Amino acid sequence: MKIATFNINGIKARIEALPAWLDEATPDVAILQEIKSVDEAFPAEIFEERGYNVATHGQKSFNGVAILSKRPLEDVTRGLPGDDSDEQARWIEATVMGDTHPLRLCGLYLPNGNPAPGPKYDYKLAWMERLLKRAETLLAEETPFLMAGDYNIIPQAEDAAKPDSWRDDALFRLESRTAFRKLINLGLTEAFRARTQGPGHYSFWDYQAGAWNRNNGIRIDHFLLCPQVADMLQDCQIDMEVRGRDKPSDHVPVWVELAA
DNA sequence: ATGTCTCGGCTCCCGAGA
Repeated sequence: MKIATFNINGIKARIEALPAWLDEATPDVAILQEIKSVDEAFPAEIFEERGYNVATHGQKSFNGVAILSKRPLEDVTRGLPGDDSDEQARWIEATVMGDTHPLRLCGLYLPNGNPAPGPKYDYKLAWMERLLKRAETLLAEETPFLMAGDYNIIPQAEDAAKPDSWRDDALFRLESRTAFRKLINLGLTEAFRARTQGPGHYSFWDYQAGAWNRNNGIRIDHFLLCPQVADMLQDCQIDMEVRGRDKPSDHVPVWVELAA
């Protein structure tokens, strides 16, 4: 089963580029972030006619996550547990049947957190605490799961072309990386780094300052796999060439191939 | 390089967020 994550930066703006990539990459599941659309306005038909089931959790203007799946989506839940007052649409879960086991899919758009320090950064760290608790719960339930999306975290210096310029940024400051490391230390596997070592692998290039042409990128879109799913990992790749196409998102798709 | 893109208000530009 091929599962991709892709921050599309607006479904309306990506109404041609997203289907084009789906037709070519043919993932079984696409976990999307920043749909920037309310659920009623999401153009589900475009994906349904390609054989995808569609589950969205959107809001007006900002954020918003979705799951497209060729296998039926069951037990869809929306919103990250732990704060009923949180109105930002950043989390969606659904179950798909693998060849042998059910697989719980978690799609996330982790808060950016800038400027740091400040209230937006406090919200990011609090959100990551809730994410840690959700991962602990899923591990305790022993249901195979993965968590995929835009983590807005640069895990290590090698994941940025210019790490020094990110030193005090919410995506890279020590507290952010420590919170991400806590997740890993629960026993989760970061899929890309389980397969590929070394610098120069990025999933985001800013629209500004010719970042793409200078390859001034960062790697912030990740898959975290529970132990059972880590055992099924066959491949993990970044479709970086997508960034060079017409009307691109500032992120590119990252995908895993699972023996499931 | 002060370098871009997206969304929405109620639009013929601007602020906010990234």
